[in-house]
Amino acid sequence: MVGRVNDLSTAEKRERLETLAPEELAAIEAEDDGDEHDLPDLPNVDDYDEVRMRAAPNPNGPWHIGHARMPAVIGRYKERYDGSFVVRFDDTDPETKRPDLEAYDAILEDIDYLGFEPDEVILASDRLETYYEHARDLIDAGGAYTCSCSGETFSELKNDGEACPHREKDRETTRREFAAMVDGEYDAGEMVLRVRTDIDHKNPALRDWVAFRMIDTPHPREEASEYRCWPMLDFQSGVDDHLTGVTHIIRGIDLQDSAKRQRFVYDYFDWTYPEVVHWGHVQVDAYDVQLSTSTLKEKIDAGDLDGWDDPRAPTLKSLRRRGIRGEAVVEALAALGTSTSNVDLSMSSVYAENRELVDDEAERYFLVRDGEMFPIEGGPDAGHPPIHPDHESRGERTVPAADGVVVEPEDVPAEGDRVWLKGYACVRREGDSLVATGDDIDVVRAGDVDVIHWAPATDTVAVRLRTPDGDVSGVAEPDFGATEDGDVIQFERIGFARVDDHGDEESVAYWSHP
RNA sequence: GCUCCGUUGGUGUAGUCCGGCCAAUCAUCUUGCCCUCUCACGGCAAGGACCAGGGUUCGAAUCCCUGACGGAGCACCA
Repeated sequence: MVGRVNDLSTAEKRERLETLAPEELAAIEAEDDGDEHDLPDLPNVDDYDEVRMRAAPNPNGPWHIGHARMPAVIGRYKERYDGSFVVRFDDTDPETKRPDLEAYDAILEDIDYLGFEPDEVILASDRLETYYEHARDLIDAGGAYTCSCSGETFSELKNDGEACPHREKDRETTRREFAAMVDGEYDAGEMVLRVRTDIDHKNPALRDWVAFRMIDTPHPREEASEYRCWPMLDFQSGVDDHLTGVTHIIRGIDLQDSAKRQRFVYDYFDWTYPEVVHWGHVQVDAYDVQLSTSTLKEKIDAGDLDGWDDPRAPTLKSLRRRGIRGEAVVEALAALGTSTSNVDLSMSSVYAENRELVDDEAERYFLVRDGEMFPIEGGPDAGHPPIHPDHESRGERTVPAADGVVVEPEDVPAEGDRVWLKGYACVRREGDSLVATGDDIDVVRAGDVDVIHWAPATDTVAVRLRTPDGDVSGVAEPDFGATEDGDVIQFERIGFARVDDHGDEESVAYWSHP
């Protein structure tokens, strides 16, 4: 009895259980849902009416896998706490981190692919007036001063814990000079607005940091192209977090000092700083290409990659085209947790998650790479392997064999050896032919004969399988031609793949994973 | 140089706050077996870790100290 139950597929077991004991099923599934104990609880959740988080991407290109960590994690927390999150594009550097106008939508698409919908989307470059207002308030509160020191000069003073002469100028002068900054009356480098923190704070990183600077290069967004006085991340982000009601900030360890810097501003305004979680950097194995948007952009421009969705690229667009569901990416990334140490994401865990999602649906087909042709002697005209081994009801395929077959070089039997052509019959190698032996399937069960996949010698579908390691050519059985673009299927003994396009010359499929 | 932070099997993670139930969890991974007309799915089993050394304690992965290793910041980048 137990053996019979074990023979059933998961889906079948579920169906049986549904008829036998619906309550039990509900209990089991509820348990499954509650099984997502990957992420630690957010701190002090009870202190807030609603948990509100934000993703603050710099729109400089489509996302790589590592970028997905933020939406994956805050999306999960949103679900857990019935909270919300805002996507805020921190596009306040028109020059060195110049925004890519196409990246805004590309990033929102990537978030959609992952299965999350932001509750709000805002652009920092729309909010300059807001930042200016707060800067003026900060000046009035004595919390900022304009400074015309060169970066080097100030740095030296700062490292010695010494104030620069501008620190003690009166507020009226600062007000006037800041107004001139906003009006664009200075060139880049001539004047900045500094936050007055603690000039001999033991951590040099926190001493009187820059809040606004002049940038001559116009912002690529037309709406923001007239501004020359731009806030630095720590000021802009700090003000926005408060104004948008963010209760929990999650960010990288590279911004460990940000909270400490921003607290000075918060103190001037008498605001309460949100909860902060810092996490380490993510690396992804299995890719030769570096995980960096700028590196990817260079590779694409140089023609080393076909585009952002090249299967060799570690981007979300690539994974998507390969038929990997956003949900699988989210699962794998959420499982990394939020520790402050750097972590490695292994693609095998993404693959494992995805396999679980697609295996039950994926139809099976044969693809033969670098096939060697053999005439068949004495067998039936066609083989009929099932469309899915766990679901007989889905029917079977028809793979013609009358005109001969092709098999992969590694599978070619030695002279006199037998091999079982899956869904067809047992054959023996006799010279350049494969001769049907009439053996029963028992020879396979006994372990005497290997089962291999195969394709007809004629009337096949030419396939280019695109993989992270490059393209592979082969021929697929005729029924493969009837699949739809976008279907995720399994090439038996090769791996899962997403049907990309059935062209006139050849069909293109993207390899997903084993 | 100054200032922060971290270190549990190949990978990730639980446990560390409030020492004993931890000869350390779960997943992935690898290997073997079973199932199977796929090297998929499923089942079973095995493998593999508390950075090091001191200290406190009846008892330490958990507390303290020292060291090693790793990471981050000290930008008119984000």
